[in-house]
Amino acid sequence: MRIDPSSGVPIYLQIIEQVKYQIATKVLKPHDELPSVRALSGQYLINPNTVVRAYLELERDGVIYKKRGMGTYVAEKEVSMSKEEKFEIVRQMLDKALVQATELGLSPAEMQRLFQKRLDQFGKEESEST
Amino acid sequence: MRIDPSSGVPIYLQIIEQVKYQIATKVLKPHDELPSVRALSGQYLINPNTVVRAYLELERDGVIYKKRGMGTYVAEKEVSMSKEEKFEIVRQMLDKALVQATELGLSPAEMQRLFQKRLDQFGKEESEST
DNA sequence: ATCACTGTATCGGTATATCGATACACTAAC
DNA sequence: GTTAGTGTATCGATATACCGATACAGTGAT
Repeated sequence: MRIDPSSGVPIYLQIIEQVKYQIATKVLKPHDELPSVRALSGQYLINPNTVVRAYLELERDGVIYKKRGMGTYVAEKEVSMSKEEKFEIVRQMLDKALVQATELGLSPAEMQRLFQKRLDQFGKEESEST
Repeated sequence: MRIDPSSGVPIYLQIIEQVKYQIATKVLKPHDELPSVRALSGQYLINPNTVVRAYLELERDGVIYKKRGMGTYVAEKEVSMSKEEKFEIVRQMLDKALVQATELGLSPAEMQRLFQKRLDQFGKEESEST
């Protein structure tokens, strides 16, 4: 995990994004154990509370689950939401990216290529580190 | 323009997004005039300062330009940034959307379709209202 | 019971985000 | 120069975002 307290982005958000990213790219799989609150806070010299906050939000989102005294684990995700609702969420995020891309003067073809490249990264198991 | 002060998202951000979106989708073209500070603040019963703030950020980004006593206009965008830097920005935003989509359990094929649909919207002139 | 590890709860401090009230200054038309 | 429209500047109130110090509580091995 890469956390940079001086990056401007809130630390707890960085943790959340990292975890989500690792799950999405299959680096972390359901029921895998996450670093403990103290382990993370110690490793990056941040406050335990900050880690707690990140884990709390992730739990609220159903991304992870916790067992007191035991540890924190990756959840087996199943979202209770209609397909249409899911689409709407992703649609908005894609739009944001497209607005930005247009603003930067990228051509539709370039956007297309970029998207394709990233999508491929998500499809395959990223076990390049294994 | 659709502004909702009670939506949770900061008003000035909504304004910024709306303007950017309208430019990206060609509803607003370079040198078009934007609503005046008072017009916007009056229409949605928000503080002039809030509009000012939005316009200020848009100007900083080079999206619009202002003439004192005259009005506010859409800029002729040219971004001084390398292709690689531009790609990196968009890449990160696409990744965010893809992480979210994966989290929601969407299949790569679905992501693909969704993206294609949105990209098409940006390509063509959205003069459906004209 | 003790230990060493988990997550939890409560408190507080500081910065900043967000929005508003109000007065100022420029520009063009008359 | 007055008017009616632009954007500008200054000040302040309030909420909350973010992070930290510290003590509490559950779990399993010894």
